[in-house]
Amino acid sequence: MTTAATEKRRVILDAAVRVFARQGFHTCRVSDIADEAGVAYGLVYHYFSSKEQILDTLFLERWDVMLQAIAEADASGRPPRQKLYAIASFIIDSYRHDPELMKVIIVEVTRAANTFGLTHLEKIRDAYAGIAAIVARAQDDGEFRSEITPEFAAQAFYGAVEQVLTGWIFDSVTVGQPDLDRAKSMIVETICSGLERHARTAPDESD
Amino acid sequence: MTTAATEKRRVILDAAVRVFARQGFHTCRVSDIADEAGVAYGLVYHYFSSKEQILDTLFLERWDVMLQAIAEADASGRPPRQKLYAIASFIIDSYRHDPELMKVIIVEVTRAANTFGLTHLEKIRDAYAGIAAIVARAQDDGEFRSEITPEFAAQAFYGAVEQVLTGWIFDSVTVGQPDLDRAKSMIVETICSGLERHARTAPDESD
DNA sequence: TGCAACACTGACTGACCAGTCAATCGGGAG
DNA sequence: CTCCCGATTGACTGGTCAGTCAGTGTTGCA
Repeated sequence: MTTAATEKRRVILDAAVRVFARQGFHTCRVSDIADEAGVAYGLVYHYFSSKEQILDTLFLERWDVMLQAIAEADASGRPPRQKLYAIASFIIDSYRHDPELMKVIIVEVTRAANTFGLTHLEKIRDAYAGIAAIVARAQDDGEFRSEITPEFAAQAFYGAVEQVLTGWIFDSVTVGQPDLDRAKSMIVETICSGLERHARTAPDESD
Repeated sequence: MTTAATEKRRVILDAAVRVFARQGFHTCRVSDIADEAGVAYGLVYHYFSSKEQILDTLFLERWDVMLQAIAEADASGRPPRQKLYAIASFIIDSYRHDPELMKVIIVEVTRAANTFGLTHLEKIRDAYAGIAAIVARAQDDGEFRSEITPEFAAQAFYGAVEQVLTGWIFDSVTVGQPDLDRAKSMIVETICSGLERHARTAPDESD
């Protein structure tokens, strides 16, 4: 079953990631994917019913893992700041592990919601909803203040993460592990400090 | 000179906004724009050298106004929170004034940076740089803490604004003035509280 | 050894569409 | 009234490409 046969499917998917990342979904040809994968043109249509379905598959594969990561973060009994850190970590580590795939997902699906993402709007909203749920619970527990709606907080958090990734994607600078770690901290630090109740006195005040 | 003749150019641009917003840049045909504008196909090429140049024009027209708004906010001697509020206000008011144009700019240019936005990457970066400058100055003045780099702060701020707009764009719910105002406050409140030094214990200061 | 059943090939087609261009219109100057 | 030139028209062309399909290789089972 999962022999050389089915693995061709994987080869095509991986080739598609590289081609989509390099040329963009709209600009590339199906023959580019076939060439990159080293298979005949027709084989692509043996495994996938259309060019779009390839992108579809790539997105769903990864997004479902992310939804799971969000759910796990929520389920863990840890403080909200750590939950959000886990999510930021997951997304940024996904980028480190496969920047091309993340580029495709962000540029061609998440942000290209017009043409393509409308199909996946539901899934994308699920992610926001998961993050919002974490915020809502933190508010109930009195750890986050309630002036900011959970839905908005989720958008701000996810927007910040995505914007940072987008910066890396297009600035075409190679980012190292320290950059990734620093980004995680700064995202969580900024957003969570913005969401937490300000009751606690500052660590320092004098200049 | 700015008579009926040159105004046809405007008519075509306005039609293009509607068509791009409805169908997307890649999916629409030049003939769709001509039809929407009520002019002959060929006239589009009398005023513009290509389909892309139309999008180009729309983006630059608006983006330059925004860069100016950012520069003005920076130049005003007001506290950083108010500067950022002015910028968030400008962007959100732009959306209220012409949602279709903002949709086109965000979806087809800013976020579609792969295919198209690379041309405008410089301009887009200018906006981040302007916001970062405001943050940097606030840090020098001791109003914002220095743990967060200005570049990151700018990304988080702009990312939050764009994500909120994107939500409106695709949720296809009509947003009223109160929603817009609430969004402005929440963006500035979240991000600025995250950036400010935590010295103050005050639970309230303005409504 | 034979024969399904499936993997794989790549030339071909039909549709689509950006951009061209030769022809017509219209209005102002002489 | 005539000439000129820019505005305007829309049929046409050349190229592109997603998806099809008829055929060839390969595997594994009886």
